[in-house]
Amino acid sequence: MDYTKDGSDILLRQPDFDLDETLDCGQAFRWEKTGENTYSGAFLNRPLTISCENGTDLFRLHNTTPEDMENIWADYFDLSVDYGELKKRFSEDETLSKACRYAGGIRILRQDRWEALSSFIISQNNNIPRIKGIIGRLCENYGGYPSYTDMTEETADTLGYLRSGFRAKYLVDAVSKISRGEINLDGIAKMNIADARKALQTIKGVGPKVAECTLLFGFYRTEAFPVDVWVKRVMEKWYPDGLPDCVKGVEGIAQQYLFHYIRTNPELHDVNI
DNA sequence: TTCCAGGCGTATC
DNA sequence: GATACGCATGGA
Repeated sequence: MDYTKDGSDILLRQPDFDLDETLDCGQAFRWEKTGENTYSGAFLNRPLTISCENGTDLFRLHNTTPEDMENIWADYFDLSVDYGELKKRFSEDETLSKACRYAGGIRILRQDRWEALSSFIISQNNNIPRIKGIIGRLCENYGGYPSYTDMTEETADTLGYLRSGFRAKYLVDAVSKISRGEINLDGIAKMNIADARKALQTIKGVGPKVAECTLLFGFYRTEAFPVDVWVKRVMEKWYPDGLPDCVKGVEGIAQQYLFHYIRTNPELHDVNI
């Protein structure tokens, strides 16, 4: 990791990292673009403003310390993983190769487990701007992203201000199962992927897709492969016989390139051929 | 007005 | 196990 201290900021040199592509690609929902090359957001309740020095691989993490850089942000931004190497691996496959060239600065964010689980419960049959709105209202109400402990008194009625529709009762069930110990997030972290999937899906409102997103973004299980309406189109269009071998073990990372590629590229919205 | 969105629960076969 | 349908909300 290549960084230096600059006054109260940290300057980070980091290839394969684009703020728009990483922070606004539907994996995390509370990063806000606050300037031309600047985003403000948080991991847990530790806020951060990060900006890119105009199209270079130089990033400024405002008002942070080398300790936080080492202990928090390096992990959150997945800086120990060589995405150049991953993209080289993916370039064996024609479609993935294009997706990586289209948006080569995507990284997987290693998010908080509860935030990922609850965020993706909210995400179901929903669109990204509205998901952000609901999560924004939740965080505004709590002064930061609430833990499940913070939410133990909530009911579908008290969550009405979120305007999250039928999803409110699912959040209540998730809070209930976790706070009563029926679901143990630390335990899930240690399970094999099949058991982890099964355990998460005992929560109401958590099916295959939400479980995969929770495992990928909340537990950094890179073999998890979330299939939503967009990735379903990817599979039908380019991978009718399944994923190529070059993604083995990191299916979830490949998924994020493919998801972003098809979702933000209007030319690809024609499903035929 | 109708359709759709990082899906899932339920009923029915 | 597969398939059909309803679901809250809001933007297009």
